[in-house]
This record gives sequence, structure tokens and C-alpha cells, in this order.
Amino acid sequence: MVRTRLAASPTGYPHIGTIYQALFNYAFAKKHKGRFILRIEDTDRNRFVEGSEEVIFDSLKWFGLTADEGPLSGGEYNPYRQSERLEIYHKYAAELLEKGYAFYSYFPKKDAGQKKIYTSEKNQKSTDLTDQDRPASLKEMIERGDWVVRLKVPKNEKITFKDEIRGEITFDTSEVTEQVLIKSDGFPTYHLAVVVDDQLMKISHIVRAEEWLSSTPKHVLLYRYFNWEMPPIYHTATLRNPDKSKLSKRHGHTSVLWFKEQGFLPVAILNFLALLGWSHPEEKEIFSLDEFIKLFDLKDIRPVAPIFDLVKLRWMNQQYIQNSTDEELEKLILDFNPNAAKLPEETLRNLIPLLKSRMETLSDFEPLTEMFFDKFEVVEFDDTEKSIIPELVTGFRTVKEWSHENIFKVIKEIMLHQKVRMPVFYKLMTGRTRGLPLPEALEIYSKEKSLKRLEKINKL
RNA sequence: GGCCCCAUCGUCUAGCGGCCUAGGACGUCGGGCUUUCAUCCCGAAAAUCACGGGUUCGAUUCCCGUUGGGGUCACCA
Repeated sequence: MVRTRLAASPTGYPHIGTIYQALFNYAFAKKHKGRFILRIEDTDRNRFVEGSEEVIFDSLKWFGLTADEGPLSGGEYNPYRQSERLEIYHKYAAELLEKGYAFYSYFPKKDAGQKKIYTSEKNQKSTDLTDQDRPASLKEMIERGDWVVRLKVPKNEKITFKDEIRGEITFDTSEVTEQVLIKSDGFPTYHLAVVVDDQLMKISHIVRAEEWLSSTPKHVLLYRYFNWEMPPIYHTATLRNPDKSKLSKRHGHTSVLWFKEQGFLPVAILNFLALLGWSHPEEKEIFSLDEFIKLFDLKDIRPVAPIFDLVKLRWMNQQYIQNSTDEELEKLILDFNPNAAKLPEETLRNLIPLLKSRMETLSDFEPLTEMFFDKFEVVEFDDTEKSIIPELVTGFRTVKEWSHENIFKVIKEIMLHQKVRMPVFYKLMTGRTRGLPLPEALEIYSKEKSLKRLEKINKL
């Protein structure tokens, strides 16, 4: 049975890269009628952000990538929150300790520095500082507060493992640090927790981001020490900023929240993400999640780190908006923009077809419909523009049936003999020079309001 | 800096030894449609397949090196 997992840490709003991982894991599990597991990796109490767990659940739900097992739905391998599995890690740490695959290490908290800067040729390596006064048990270690459990690393050995996307990769053990496995507060580090949980939760395929590649030897060692078999492992390329650095807040938008607030559709984002490192066999650009699940295979993922191109995402989002039914788009707009509900139902409904091909994101609704909220940009009109107003007023007054065809007739007539173009009318009526098709918009806007508008600007 | 990974148009990519004088998509530019803006349709420019060696009858495709980019080297994940 295929069982994949998403390891998410509750440190804030989910990163779009987390969704990228979720997509591959989800799709592969679904393709093989397997299960997709969500595990909350909350072993760092310093970085924990209140409420972010809920936001992870909500985000996955928003994308339609809900987990079959996880803290929310539970499952056979409860609990799915690492902070609730401490005894389990202690048990396995004790086993390592006992077998001599791990050791207590004195390491005062003040020395647990931040990331070092490696500019010199000196290759820093953490070592056991002292052998004296080792704690007798994990319990005692935690009480003392200045000791940790570290991984024992063999000397002068090559560790080779197979990354299913890149092939065999070899590290020398001199490159592998004696990683802390249990912190002084008794919490495990990622390295211990992930190996233990993947094993216990019977994860069949590990799909994770490339930044884990360098620490995989540690995990290989743990699998060996426990005498477990490591599942096939896939390291997907990391998403990048336009400057090619790892996708980060500093250079781009990473938060799922941002994409939501911008009015991107989850289906469009997923479609876009799917095309990063993978391609449709028929080179199709637009396809559904179901189609992706059917065609996707982990072995087809490419190792190249792609740049996250917002421009293409916008295009894709536009395509999805355009392909929505009127009802769907109406609901999307209503959900996205509470103001939309202030419009008469009929007005909104009539507006939808006009909006469809003009919206890239849902946030485009507002600028496109300003006039319907009686918001006009303050503009000045020149003499030719002003001179048209009276003619337009009389023209509009004569229109019996207020339809866009008739409205256009009036406009066209003036256009012909005054030698003006459409943008002039556009500017007069809306204050802008571009937007929805004018006659259609005015038809929805109503004759009364149109005349009122003209009256008003005539006084300017 | 050590180690590891990666390398086809600006970007996402197809290509898995001959079909490639390299295909598609976004973007860009030009044109058509037209009632502004879009949508839609057509067309163009855009990659000496990073560079240099091999292997081969034949390399974008295989191997090695160089260069460039990225990741990693925390009691963070």
C-alpha cells in the first residue's frame, strides 16, 4: 500500500513550497489508491506559532489536498503530532544509547549557537565536549538541562544511498556531523523524529524537498542502526526566486495566504505547481487535479530547481477564471470580495460574463466594477470631451429600450461625426480609459444612473 | 570555504544516440477581429542545447573535466 506524507511544521502560514510537496505526495498516493498522511512536526518550541496548525489544515483543505490521516482525522498510527509522541522518541533514543549508536553529550545551551558562517577553509564540526558525568538516563539528562543525545557517526566510511530522482549519492562520514537527536528539553530533532515516524507510520515513499539531501546520510545511519529498511526516497528540487535563490519571503511571495489574498484560485496554483519539474505527456498546460493524478508518476519529476514565475501563474489563473461557469465565478467573487454582495443580485449576475475575460485574479473585480459602487476616479475633461456631453445626454434620452445595441448606436453616431474614439466615452462615463465594454456596462448600470452621471460631470 | 545537487529560448519545459537546420507554453513584438480594455485567432523574434575534452559511423541525449548556479554544514525544520 502506498503511503505518503507531508511533514509540516507549525511555524506560520504554510509556504507555497509546502503545497508543492503536498501536491506530489497527495497525487502519488491517490494514483495508487493509497493514503496521504499529514504529520505535524512541532518539535521546535521556539519557532512554534500559535494557530498555525489550523492554518495548515485550512490551506490543505482550500487546495483540496486533505489528508487521509492526520491530527484532524486521526488514524491507525495516532498521534500525528510529534509533540505528542515524545515517549516514542525516547524509547528509540534509549535503544540507540544502549547499543552505542548514540551518546550523551555535554553541550551548554549558551553554546548552541546559531548557524555559523563558513567562509574560512576550516570545516567546523560539532564534537562531544566531555565524557564526564554522563547522565544515567534521558530523564536525568532532561533534568540537568545541559546535555543532549547525539548520533554516533562511524569514521572513514562512505555512505551511499539512492535518490530516486538523481541516482546514487555518496557522502563521506567525515561530512556527517554528530547530530543532536534529543535536545536538552527532551524534544527530538527532526532527524530522529522523521525516521522513527516514517517507519512507524509505514510510509512507503518519502518525497521531500532537496534541502534534506545533505542530511540524508544521518537518516541512512539511523535506519541502519535500527535495522530498518529505508523506503525509496525522492528529493524534489526547491522552488526558486527570480534571482535563483531558494524561494523566500525576502525575494518573493511564499505564503499561501498571500496567494489567497491576491485572488488566485487554488486549482490554478496547483496546475501551475504541477508544471514545475513535471510536464504533461501531451504538453498540455491546463489540466485538472484528477487528470494530474492519473498521469503523474514520481519517477518523472525532474531534478532541476525551477523559478517560480508569477507572470505565468497569472495567465493560468485567468484561464481558470475564464473557463468557470457564470455560477462558479459569481460564487468565487462573492467569497473573495464581501463588497460584491452589496450589488443587486441581478446586477452582479449580468456583470459576470463581462468580467470573465478581463480578470486575471479575483482582486481585479474591484477596479473593474468601480462605477457600480459609484466610485469614479477624479479626472479633468478637456473641451472636446466636454462638448460631447450634451449630445450624449440627448442621445441617451431618446433611447427607448435601454439595450447595449441602442446605447452603442448613440455612441457610434457621435463617434462618426465628432471624430472621437471610444476611450473618450469611456473616460466620461467611468473616469477611466479602459475596462468593461461600455454599452454593455451602461446597460447594466441603467439609463437613469447614466444620465445622472452625465449631468454631474456636465457641471464640472 | 568543505561536501552534495543541478545545467535546452528571458521563464516553465519536450527531448531519454540518428525523427532536431531543437518542439510546446508564458512573456515580448507584429497582424487579424473589434466598441476602450480584454478574450480569441494568425505570425515573428528568441536556445552555436554553458564551455572543453572524450566514447560512437553519429551526440542536446552517454562519460570526464571546467565554469556557472543552487543547497547544506543549528539543541530549525
